[in-house]
Amino acid sequence: MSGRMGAAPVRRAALNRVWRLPVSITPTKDTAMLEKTFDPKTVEPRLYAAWEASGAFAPTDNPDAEPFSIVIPPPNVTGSLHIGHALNNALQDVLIRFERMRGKAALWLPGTDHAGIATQMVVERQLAASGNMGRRDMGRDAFVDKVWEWKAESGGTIVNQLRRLGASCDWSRERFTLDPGLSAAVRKVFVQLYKEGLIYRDKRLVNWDPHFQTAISDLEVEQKEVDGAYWHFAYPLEDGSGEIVVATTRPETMLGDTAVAVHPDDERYKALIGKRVRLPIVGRLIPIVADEYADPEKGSGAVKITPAHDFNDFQVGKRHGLEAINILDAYGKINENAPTDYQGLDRFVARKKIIEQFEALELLRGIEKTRHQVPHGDRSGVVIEPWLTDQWYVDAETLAKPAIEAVETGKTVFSPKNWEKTYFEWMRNIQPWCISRQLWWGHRIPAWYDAEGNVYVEETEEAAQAAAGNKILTQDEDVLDTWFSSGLWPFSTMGWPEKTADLERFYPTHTLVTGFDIIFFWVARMMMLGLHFTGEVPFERVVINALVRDEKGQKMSKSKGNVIDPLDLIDEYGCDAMRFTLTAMSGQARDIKLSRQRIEGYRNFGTKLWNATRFAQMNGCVRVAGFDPANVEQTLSKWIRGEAAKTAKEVTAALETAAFDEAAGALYRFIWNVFCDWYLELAKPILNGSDAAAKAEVQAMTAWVLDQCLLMLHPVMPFITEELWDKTTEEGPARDGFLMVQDWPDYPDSFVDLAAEAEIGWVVGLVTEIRSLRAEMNVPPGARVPLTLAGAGPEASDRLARHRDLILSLARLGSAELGDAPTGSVPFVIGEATGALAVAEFIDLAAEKARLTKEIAGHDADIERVNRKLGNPDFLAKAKEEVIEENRGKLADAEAAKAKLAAALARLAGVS
RNA sequence: GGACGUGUAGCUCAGCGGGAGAGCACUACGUUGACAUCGUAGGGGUCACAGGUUCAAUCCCUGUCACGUCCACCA
Repeated sequence: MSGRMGAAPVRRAALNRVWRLPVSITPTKDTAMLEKTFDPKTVEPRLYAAWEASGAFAPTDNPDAEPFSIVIPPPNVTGSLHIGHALNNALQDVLIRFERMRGKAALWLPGTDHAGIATQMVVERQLAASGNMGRRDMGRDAFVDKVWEWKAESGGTIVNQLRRLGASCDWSRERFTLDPGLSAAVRKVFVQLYKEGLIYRDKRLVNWDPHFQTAISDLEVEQKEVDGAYWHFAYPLEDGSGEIVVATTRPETMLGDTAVAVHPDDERYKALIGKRVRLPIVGRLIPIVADEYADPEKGSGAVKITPAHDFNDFQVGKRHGLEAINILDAYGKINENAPTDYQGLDRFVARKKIIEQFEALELLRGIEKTRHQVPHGDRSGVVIEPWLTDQWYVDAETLAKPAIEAVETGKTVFSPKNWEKTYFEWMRNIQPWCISRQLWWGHRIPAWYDAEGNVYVEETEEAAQAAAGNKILTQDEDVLDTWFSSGLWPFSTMGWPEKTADLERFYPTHTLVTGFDIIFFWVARMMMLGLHFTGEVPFERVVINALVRDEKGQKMSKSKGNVIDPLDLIDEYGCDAMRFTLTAMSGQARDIKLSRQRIEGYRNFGTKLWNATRFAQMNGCVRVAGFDPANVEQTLSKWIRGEAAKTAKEVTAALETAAFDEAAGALYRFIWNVFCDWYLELAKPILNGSDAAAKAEVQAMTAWVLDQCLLMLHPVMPFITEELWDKTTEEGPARDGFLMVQDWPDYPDSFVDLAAEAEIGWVVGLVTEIRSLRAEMNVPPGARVPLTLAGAGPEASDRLARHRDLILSLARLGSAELGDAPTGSVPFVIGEATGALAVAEFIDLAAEKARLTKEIAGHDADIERVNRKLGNPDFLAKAKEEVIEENRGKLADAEAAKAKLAAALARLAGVS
């Protein structure tokens, strides 16, 4: 937290606030005043506990309520919250709170994943660190017990961290992938797919992780670029007539070579096809075969074939009926199929030795350094071996077809839609999914073998026994890929295969919020399995959220040390500030570059709202029973009512389409730039004024608008809004429970009053214009400058009269009257009128001339550009009528403004 | 090799056919009170480059360059 990022910007101490109007500070009643600042540390836990205890997280039991459901992407049960979780869950909570307030039966179903390989890895590491015996020594049952212990110990962490995020999950429905119900679902799915022929056992090359001694799926393999080399080896021909040179990046695999392949059309080698070479070191005679896999352009054009240790070679081997000689054991050591002096050597040690021996034999024909991609296990980080074993596979291609179609026909849509391409790309080229893992932590495969090796796939051992005719059976040792069970998550969590009320009501779920990195791992599998087993898509919409990076755009990782812990951020800035930041920055699937500065800014936003509420409280802006914003008299009231209504519409539309950043932006602008910057400032004179009726209305209106702010902001900033809701409950009519269960604002269009909008817009425009002139002309802030308005129509005259006091105070004017500009005044254009500030004694004449000249030049440029456009016959003939009209209007405006300024400049010239 | 995406103000990004925007940063100013966790204003941009379509291009099309991500492959 040290360093520049966290430090508050150094600001010059200033003693006054010139544009802010003083207001009375006497509270109307002697009730407790809002504390000076919001204290998230005490408020957050208190409110969360209160919400949870009230049962507000569960979906309403109102049978008429439309269901809206989300299942959480289950985090690793023993993991802890990182910033990606914070984003993902903040967005889900925004949606759930929004829909709950809209009266839907909103269910956010939480839970955790057993995360097979990740969790087993952690426990194994703990065992090693504490000097205990390894898992193989302690045995399966004891080891699995250890993992359960670890789960019991750490399993609450992530769930409690989700609570700290303010996640309004229905904890009564919390699930874990190894729960009995979910495990039963897994067995049922496995057995059914097996019986349908969609799960099968096969012996083929798999991605083998020698560190964990398990197979992993293609998706769990990461290609990493590393330094390597091509070693060119000469294999002598059997007949002594010469040699053939092959190149390899993996010299040790030559121990398992069973052929050399050349291209059938390669003239250099045509004569050698069918001959044999004697494999050095091993002494085996192996054939030279013709296969199109050999690329004459590459290396020597001849390639060694190791069917047991290379995916391509495996295919070549099949085509030529070659033997697949496995030379590695499960740990990546050379096995008994190799010459004795290699047996037991680690694969990398063996590599060195092979090279040395080739050199000694004078068969090394060259070394070519290169960088190349090498497969690594995404968890273990070690080099993956293609290895020949028996594994269980899912026929993904068959399951993918309906899953592709469901997205094509829009039953499930992705947001942003582009991700559908990624989804299709993978689904259309899908490979068999290897689902067995040689681990102990997970769902054990429901397959049993008899002594003859016959397999019985049933949901229980009893059923398998029955099927086998009471033979002695042993269960398959393997467990299932974690993603197999998480692929069932949307329906297994709701009680499937039982026909439960939840399943009936909340499945298919409405929205899935997740990261693009698990579209293949998880989303695709849920689509396939959901459609196959329920006949329905598991979710109607998939919202893909961004990836959170550090402020430099780097992916966060422990090794880089740039990880930002969301809990630190919550401690430092409060949960709401972090949530607002993540929401505001979650543009359509872009990366989020998170900086503390940004969070600080949004923390300030919360403080702004807090202070606005204090202001309201100090000025007797108390909610009034029966107050109806539809029936207000003051222009100011009508205007802010319309602004609130427009904002509600904007925020609603944004949240409906998961445009979180737009929702946050609309809220920020309304609360800060409209409500605080203008409305409250404009209200001050009325609150301080003598018109009791107007004052009473504005007080009630202010309290009402504040309520609307709290309602609309609640989904994004739940804590501060709930706290303010509570604090403002002390006065005025009683409230009906928590903010989180109030109705979402939905106003009639009639709340927008165009006349009020125009009028306040005019006042705001006038004040802004004067402020900017004063700043530009360096008029001292304290100077009470007189304003004259010439050429004002009846409407403008009227507005000036009506809002004179307001304009005087907000623009720090001495007077504001209709009339001609006095000599030496500074002119500006406001609508049809010309305003003039009598600042003669303050202004620098030359500076003012320069300003006018610059402004006139600006208008000239506009006039010229628009004239050119309007003088173009093609434009007049082809452009839309409204565009032409718009340009004519622009031209007229610019010319009028220029004329006024030119006249002023002439007058000024006359003065000097 | 394939796919997707991104190049707009110092930084982070919005806009996406008809007058270049926001937040932060920066600069100037700030005679007592909701808020210094502030206010008011200001400077700053050939909208990556080159062609094309169009009456009109930051926006659409093509190409180039740069960057990012994913997938596949490389004896």
